[in-house]
Amino acid sequence: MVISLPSSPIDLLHFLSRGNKSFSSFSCLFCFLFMGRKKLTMRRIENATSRQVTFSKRKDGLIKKANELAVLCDTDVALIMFSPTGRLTSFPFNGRVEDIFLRFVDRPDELKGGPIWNEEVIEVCLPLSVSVFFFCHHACLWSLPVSRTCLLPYNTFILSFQYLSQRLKQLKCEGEMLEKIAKFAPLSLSL
Amino acid sequence: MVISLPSSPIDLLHFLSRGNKSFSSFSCLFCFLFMGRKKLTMRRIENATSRQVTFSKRKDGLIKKANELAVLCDTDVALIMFSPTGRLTSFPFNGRVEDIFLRFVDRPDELKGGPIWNEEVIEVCLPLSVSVFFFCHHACLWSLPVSRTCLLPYNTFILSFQYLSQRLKQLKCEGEMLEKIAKFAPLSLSL
DNA sequence: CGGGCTATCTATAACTT
DNA sequence: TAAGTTATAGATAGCCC
Repeated sequence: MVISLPSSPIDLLHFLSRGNKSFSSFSCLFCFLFMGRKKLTMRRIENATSRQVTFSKRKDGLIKKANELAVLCDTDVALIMFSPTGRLTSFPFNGRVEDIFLRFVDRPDELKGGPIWNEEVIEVCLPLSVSVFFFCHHACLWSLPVSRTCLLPYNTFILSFQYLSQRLKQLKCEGEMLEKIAKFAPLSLSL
Repeated sequence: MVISLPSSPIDLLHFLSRGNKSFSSFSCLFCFLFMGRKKLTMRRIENATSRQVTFSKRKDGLIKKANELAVLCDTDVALIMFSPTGRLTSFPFNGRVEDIFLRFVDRPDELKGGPIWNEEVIEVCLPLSVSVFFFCHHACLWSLPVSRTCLLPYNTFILSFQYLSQRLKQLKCEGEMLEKIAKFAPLSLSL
């Protein structure tokens, strides 16, 4: 077959995109160029090695994207990931995850489950000045005297609560203890 | 110019990639096809509208990526984002962010800043069974009796600490108070 | 097993409506 | 102005070493 060939890439493009029969149109060529290596189905990768490799690559990609979002849009983004083997990676890397998470838990509309105490409980606890934790869902707790979400695992909460109930009556030397605590506290409070 | 044109896309590709002078090689054509619309420089987008639009799109992309990572690699991934206008988006959407964050703060190697109390403080506080918070950085606190990171803002911490120091001596009716607290606690603890 | 390659797939900036 | 389109930039699966 001998035909007149366009003399520039632009002309070639026009030539192809006009749907020349020889190539069954530009889109055919395009399809050919972009025939897929393989598209992953969106489910757990069964092969452990592949899973780890994919995690490693995609983790980096995700961090890059998160960083770009934060920079371009001047926003707060936090990212926490656990590898298939349980290793932790977070973004940002310098500890600001806590700050951003704090903003997260600090949102009233994000306090899931609603309030689980009432006026009377607050009245009891506030003068007591003891931090009392209330369990909600599997890890999310509210604490008093602050109406704020705290995070403790269920076991720890139970332990704390039992401590509180079993030992509170032994508190006869609080003043002395407080002085000791204050000595180690990283703040110069006028106790 | 009249030349012999390849009769299939594959042949065309070979023809072009062999570096035919007329097109100054396949890569030239490729360059032409992929000439950039525009590449963003990685810094804050100054136009507020563009910034918001970009946030919106990239936020969705990031969530998609995070979800893919979680599904493909069977892992825990949490994501917290604040839009330029301060609106919150998180992933996963159902509250498991807290769980994953708990795993994050629960890692000893992630407790930044190092321990700020010693054996004596623990000895003092444990029998006291009061949750004592230690401030570190601007929002990250350690608490006792659990060696675990808790999150409270600075002001709240100061308030709690002052309460603790000023009022602890008034705790004469702990038993009664505890009973009241227990009555409202969402757990059936044998106090 | 981490780093590089590249064919291919995916996300998205600019544009359109 | 939000949703859809397209051209392009960017991410990554499979492979090699």
